Amino acid sequence: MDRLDGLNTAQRQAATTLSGPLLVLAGAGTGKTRVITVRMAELIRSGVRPNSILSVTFTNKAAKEMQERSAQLLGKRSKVKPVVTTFHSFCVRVLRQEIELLGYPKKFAICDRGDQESMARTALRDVRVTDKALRPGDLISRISRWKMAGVDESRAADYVDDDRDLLASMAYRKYQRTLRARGAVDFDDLLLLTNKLFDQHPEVLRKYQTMFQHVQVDEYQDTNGVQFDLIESLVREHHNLCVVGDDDQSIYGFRGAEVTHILGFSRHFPTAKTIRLEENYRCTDKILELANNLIKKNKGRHDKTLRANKPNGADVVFKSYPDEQTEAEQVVAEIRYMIAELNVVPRDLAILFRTNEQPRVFETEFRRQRVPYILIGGQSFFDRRETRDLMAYLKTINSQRDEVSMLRIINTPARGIGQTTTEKLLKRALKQGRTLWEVMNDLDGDKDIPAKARGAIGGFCSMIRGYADRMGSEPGNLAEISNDLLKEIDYKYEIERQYKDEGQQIRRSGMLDEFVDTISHYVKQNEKPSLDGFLETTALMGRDEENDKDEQLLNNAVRLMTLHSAKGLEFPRVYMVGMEENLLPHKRSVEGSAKDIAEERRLTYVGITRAQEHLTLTRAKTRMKFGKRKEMIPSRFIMEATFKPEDEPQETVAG
DNA sequence: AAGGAGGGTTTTTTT
DNA sequence: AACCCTCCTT
Repeated sequence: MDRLDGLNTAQRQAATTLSGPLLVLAGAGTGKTRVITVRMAELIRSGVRPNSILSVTFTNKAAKEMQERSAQLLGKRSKVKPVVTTFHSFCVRVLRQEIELLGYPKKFAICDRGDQESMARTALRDVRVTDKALRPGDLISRISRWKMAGVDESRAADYVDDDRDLLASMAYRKYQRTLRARGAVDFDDLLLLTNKLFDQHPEVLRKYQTMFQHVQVDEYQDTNGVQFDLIESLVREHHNLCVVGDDDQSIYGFRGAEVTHILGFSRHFPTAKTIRLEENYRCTDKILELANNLIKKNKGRHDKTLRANKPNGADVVFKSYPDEQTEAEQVVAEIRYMIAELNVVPRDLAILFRTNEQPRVFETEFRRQRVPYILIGGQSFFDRRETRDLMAYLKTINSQRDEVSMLRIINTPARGIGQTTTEKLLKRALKQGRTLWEVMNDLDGDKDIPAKARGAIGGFCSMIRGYADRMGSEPGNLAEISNDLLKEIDYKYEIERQYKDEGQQIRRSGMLDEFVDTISHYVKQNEKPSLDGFLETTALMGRDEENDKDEQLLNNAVRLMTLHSAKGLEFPRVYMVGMEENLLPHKRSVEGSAKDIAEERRLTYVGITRAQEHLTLTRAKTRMKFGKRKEMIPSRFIMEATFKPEDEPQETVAG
C-alpha cells in the first residue's frame, strides 16, 4: 500500500518536497505529525540513508511519538533508523563527545530546575541581595535571557536595563562560578555551549553537517534564537531543512521563542517553498468556528483559515459557577455521570487550565467522587521534598564536587553537622581553593571543629564513599542500593518526625517508593545502566514524563494538565476551566503589553483546538486568592470567540 | 544543634 | 492556605 494514500494534495506535496528549505505551515489538527513521518519515509525511499536524517522536536513526548510512528511506517526491516531527538538531547549527545574542547570536564553534570533555584538562592545571598529585591526565579529568568542573547557573566553589567538587572548581573557571576565549580551546565548552557562549539571548532561542525544531510524541525514556532543558530549552522551547506509549525500556536515567548523565526523563514532562506495545511481533521465545525473567530483578533500572523471536516458538531457549552469549589464539583460530577451512564471512557476526557495551582481543587473532587484521574506535569514528584532529598544523595554520590547537592543533605536527616560547622567548612574551602569534600576529608585533630561534629563528618564521608563504590561497581542494583541507603539514613523516621498526620506520612513514603521504582524502571530499560546515566535521564525528562509503569492508570484516567502541556494532543471531550480575566489572560499579561495578550490568545486557541467533539468552557464568579475571596469577571476571549461580526450590537432592555 | 512558634510573602507558562 | 525564613527556647 502506498504511504501517500489518504493524504490530501497539500499534505502530499509537503511529504514529497524532499530537498531545499521548506516551510510547512500546519494549522491545528491538520495531520502534521503524519506528514512529517511520511516525509521521512519518502526521503529514505529516495535513497537517503536513514541515520542521516535528523528530526528535532521540543519535548521528549513528541520525540517518542515520532519515533514510534516512523518505526511503524518503516517497518522493522532496517536496523538503521532516522535520528529523532529533542534540542536538548541532541546537544547532550554532541557535548558528551566534544565538550573538553571548551575546557569543561568530560563527565559534566546537568542541573535541573531545582538545582538552579538553590544556586540562585545562594548567589543572591552571597551578593547580599534580599529575597524581596530579587526573587530566585526572577534571577533565573534574567540569567536565561542574557544567556540566550549570548551575553556572558563578564559582560552582563553592560546590558543592564533596571535596578533588578544590576543585582542580577552581580549574582550572575556567582551563579556561573558555582556552576563551573560543580563541573555542571544548566539547560541554557546545553544549547549555548553546542553553539559555541560549532562556532569555534569548524571541524566539529563539519562532522555533524556531514552526518546529517536532512534536517526537520517540528513546532518550529517555538524556536528561540540559539536554537535557530544551531539549526542554521547544521544546514548551512546543503539547506535541506524542513520546518513545520503554526505561528498561531506559539506559546513559549517567555522562554525566548520568537514567532519572527517562522514569520521570517522565507526571508532567511529565499529559495524556501511554503506549503499550507488548512484542512482540519480534528475538531467539529462548531469548535473550529470558535477558534477561528478568536485567533483572527491577533495581528501579524500568517493568515490562514482552517476548514472543518466534521459538520454538525455539538454546540460549545459555556458555564459559570459561584466559586472554584463548585466549578470543580460540577465538572467532576458531569464527568462521573458520563462515565457511568454514557459509556464515555475516562481517557477521552481532559481538563485544561492555565496555572498549576488550579488543579488542586479538582484533585480533591476527583478523589472524593472516585473518578480516576491523572495530573500530567505540574508539581509532579521531582519537585517533592523527599524525591529531591534522595536525588541530592544520588548526585552527591555520583560527584563529590556537587556542592549544592551535598549541602542539601549534609545534615538531612539531622546527624550533628549544624550550621556553624558547615559555614566554617565552606569558608575554609573558599580560602584554600579546595572543594568542600576535600576539606571535609582533612580534619584530623582539627581543634577548630568540635570532636562530635568531626565524628559526624567522618561518618558522612565514609558513607558517601561506600555508596559511591557500590553504585559504581554494581549499577544493575541501583534501586536496591538506594533502598539500603534510605534504610541507613532512616529516612522513614525523618518523614514520621516531620509529618504528624498519618495519612500524610503514608503518602510521603509512598512517593519515595515510587521514586525507587523509577530507578529500577530505568535500570530495566537500559542496557548499560549507570548512576550518571540515570541522573542525566531524569534531568532531561524533567517533569513531563508520564511514567510508563502506570500505563494501566494512564489508559483509564481523565487527564488534567496545563494549556502549555496540552499542546500537540487531542481529546474527544475537553473542559477548559477558569475562563476568567486575570487568569486567562493571566494577570501578568494583562498588566503587560499587547504582545503578551496576543500570546494568551494563542494559548486559548491551542486549548480550544485540542477538542475533537465536545468542548465546555467554564468559569468561577469568585475565587480564593492569598486567603481572600475575589470577584472574577469573564475572560475577554469568550466574547472574542463567540462574537459574530454580522450580529448587531444588542440593546439591553431593562426589565 | 535542634525544634517550634510566629511572621511575612506568595501564584504563569517549561526544556 | 501554604510555604519559607527568622528568631527563640531547650
